[in-house]
Amino acid sequence: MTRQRFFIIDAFAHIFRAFYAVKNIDHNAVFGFTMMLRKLLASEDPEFIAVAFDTSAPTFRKELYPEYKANRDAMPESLVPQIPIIKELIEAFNIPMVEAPGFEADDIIGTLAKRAAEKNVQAVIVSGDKDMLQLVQGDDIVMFDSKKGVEYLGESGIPDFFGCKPDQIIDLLTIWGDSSDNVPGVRGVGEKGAKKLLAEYGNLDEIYKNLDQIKQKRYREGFADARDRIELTRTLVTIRTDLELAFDEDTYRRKEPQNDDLRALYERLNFKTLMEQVPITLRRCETEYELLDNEERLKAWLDEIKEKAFVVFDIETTSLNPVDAQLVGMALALDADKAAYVPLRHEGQDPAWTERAETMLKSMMTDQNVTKCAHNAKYDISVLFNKGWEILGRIEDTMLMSYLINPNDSRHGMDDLAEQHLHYRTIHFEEVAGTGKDQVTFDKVPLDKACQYAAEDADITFQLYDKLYPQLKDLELVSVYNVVERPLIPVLARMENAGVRVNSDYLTDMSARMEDMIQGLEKEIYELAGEEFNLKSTKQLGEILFEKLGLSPVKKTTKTKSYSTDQSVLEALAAKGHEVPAKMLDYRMVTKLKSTYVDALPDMINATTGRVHSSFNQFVAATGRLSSNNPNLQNIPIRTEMGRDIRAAFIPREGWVMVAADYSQIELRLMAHFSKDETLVGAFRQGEDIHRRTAGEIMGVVPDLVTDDMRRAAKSINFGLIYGMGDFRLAQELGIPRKKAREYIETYFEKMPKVLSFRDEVIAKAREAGEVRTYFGRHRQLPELQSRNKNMQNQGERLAVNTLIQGTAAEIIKLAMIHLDEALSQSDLHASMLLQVHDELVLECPSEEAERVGALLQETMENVVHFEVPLVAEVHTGHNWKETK
DNA sequence: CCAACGACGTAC
DNA sequence: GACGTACGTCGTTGGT
Repeated sequence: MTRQRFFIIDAFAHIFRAFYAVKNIDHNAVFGFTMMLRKLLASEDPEFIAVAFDTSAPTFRKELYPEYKANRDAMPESLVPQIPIIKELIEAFNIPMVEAPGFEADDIIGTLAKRAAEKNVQAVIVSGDKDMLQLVQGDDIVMFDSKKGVEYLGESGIPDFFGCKPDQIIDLLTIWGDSSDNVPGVRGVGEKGAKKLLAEYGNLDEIYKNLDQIKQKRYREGFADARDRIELTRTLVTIRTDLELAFDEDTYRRKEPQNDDLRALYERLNFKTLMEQVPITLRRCETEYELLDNEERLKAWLDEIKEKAFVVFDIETTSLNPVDAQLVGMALALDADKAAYVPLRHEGQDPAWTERAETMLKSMMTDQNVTKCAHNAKYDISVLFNKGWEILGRIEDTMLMSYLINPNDSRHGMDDLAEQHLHYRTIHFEEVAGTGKDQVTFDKVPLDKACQYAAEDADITFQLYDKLYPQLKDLELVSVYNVVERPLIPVLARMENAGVRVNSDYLTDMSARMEDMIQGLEKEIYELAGEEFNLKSTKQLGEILFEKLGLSPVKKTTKTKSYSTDQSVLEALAAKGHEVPAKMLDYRMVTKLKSTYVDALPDMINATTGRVHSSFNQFVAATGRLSSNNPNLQNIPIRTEMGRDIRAAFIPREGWVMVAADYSQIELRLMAHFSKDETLVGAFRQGEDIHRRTAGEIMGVVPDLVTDDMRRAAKSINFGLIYGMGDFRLAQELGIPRKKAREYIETYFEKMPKVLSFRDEVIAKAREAGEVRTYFGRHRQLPELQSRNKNMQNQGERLAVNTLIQGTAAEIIKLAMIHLDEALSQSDLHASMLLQVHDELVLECPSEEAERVGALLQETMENVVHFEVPLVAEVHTGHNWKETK
């Protein structure tokens, strides 16, 4: 086993180095010092450690020699306030700091090193100062330059620096003097001379004894001249090793950092990346929660809930999928650390109890006057809706709060939030239910474990509510929470529960036909390529195309720098008449449609309901859009004929029809509203074809003379506008020279100047606030605008504009959904909302209601808000989704 | 053997 | 480097 090591760090040497090395940030020396320290701790993992500081008190050297260090400049102004922070930092790292008034850090280091070596601990001096080499002693005391990393400097390395033996260093330094410390040496004797004389005579005393033998007059005179002060110089350059300092193992043993203090410090200093790397000391559950397994205790709780008109709840079930989930139990919380669990269907429970307890819980959950709070309430109420419980009263959701507070974050799960906000490690589901093959459903979990797990979740949800709601208020997000997001929860729950009917036979038939096409294409491509390969491997395809067939590569992939074979590349190659890329385009389309949709959808049909129940996620998109998964029903094909046919597989229930409506050009209309540009506003008010009108403006012709190509170009510009497209991309898209694309964009802004000034204003405001706000008050932080990287900043600018437009459009359709849900429930209609695809709502209803539902749908969508330009929703009815166009 | 990642492609 | 928001499939890679 190697010896234990004691790292002694020269504080100011590293502070100055950090100060000059790190640029462009506040607290640069603190940052640089922190990085050095972290690196050292991580890579060297020392057993003992200390940081040595100089003090401002006059040192014995100054007393002996008033000119000592008199030539030093004052500490740079911006460094001065960083020193106490660095001391705080070292304290947070739990590393002892050593000061010795009257002495310098070097003397502390010298003394501690010697003491440690005496106790058979290797002393490692962390410093770049070569003067320190006088302290080096065999393997007992070595030097370590943190800048160079792992390089140790022991006795054997010394000749490389000084060209002399270790015990000659002090005399060598004496002869040289130290100009940076204002210590005079022997005048006229330089590096070469000093080394030569020491090699010849052994040490300084011998040199003086034999002074008259020295041939060079210059040297003789120099030494004679320095004779009176040479001892003083020797004292000044000699590092002391005799301070009253002991090497005490307990004092200098490395300890765990005070991570909470470190975090607080990093937070204060805005060291974000460092902060993320500090492990949080997490609290664990210490509360014993109440098991409510008899009527009296349950009643006592329900009475208190009724009185407070508030409860946090969390249900436990047998499945993450609400359609399949059986209610196993319900946890309740009324205060921090005050939570309980009601077991309902654990194995072996009395069905009579289940019924009595459910009746009591249902009456509470359907009580209009009780506010209910849950984490991801959509799941809980979906399950309860499926049991026929009409959940009433206000519903709060801590997951929703977290999302609104930081929509850029992807982690809003309770376990994550508990760690983040409460420094608390929750019992994870896997810990009570097992993992992988061994995982059991919650009804098999023993009651005591189930109680602690479930009640803790309710408890934590309560504590998160306490923490997050005030933040929601401070950030002025309560309005968007109450008006848009919170009321949407039950709407989405109903939509997911409804699901959509899918014609499985139709897809099976389609799949077989596609398989034939794929086989044919495969064969053709193999023949053209002269060999068989995996057509689905971009790597293999790239090698075939660009190595074997010798086609010239168009571009490389971003990360792996391999040949790109994406659609645009294949199209470019196909346009030159190459057959393999042309066939590959067909192959790609058919296999994509088949594997992603045609084959996947029938597998997603729920066995119980016979329908597909996609999730509509409210917490994913940073702009406020919904997202859909399992399956994603928001990217069902429409653009190609073959793709569009897939939509015919989505059918209404027997005797019903599909009714769908989509907003026409909602994002461009928002652009018109926000910018108030007369041309854009006018065009929408007149009900003109917006792309035709734009083309007319840009190309300078009357709308009637706009060709299809001109309209296509204008359409690209209109969409690009919303995304912040540049001339490069537009040129690529339209196949025109970049210069021409640039002209188009310039003319666009000349003709519609207010669109440009709107853009500039949004960006300026976002830069000022560090975030962008949508019409209904949702925010999105834009750290990109703070970046020193120009590309990042440009991206931040695009995000600002796009988030305002896309986010507001998302809010409008969310409101339409809320209003429609309300209107339908107030009516005698039987329609249900099935899908939302960003600007489109799809419903099903009995055939005879189609007209009324369509009218209600249109009316609702068009009147969510009244803006500068009308919102237009186009309604279509059909026997399947494909027909609703 | 599986998880993470990259490339690609579908939607608005 | 150049256009925003998502999700799913497949192949590859790299660690267990």
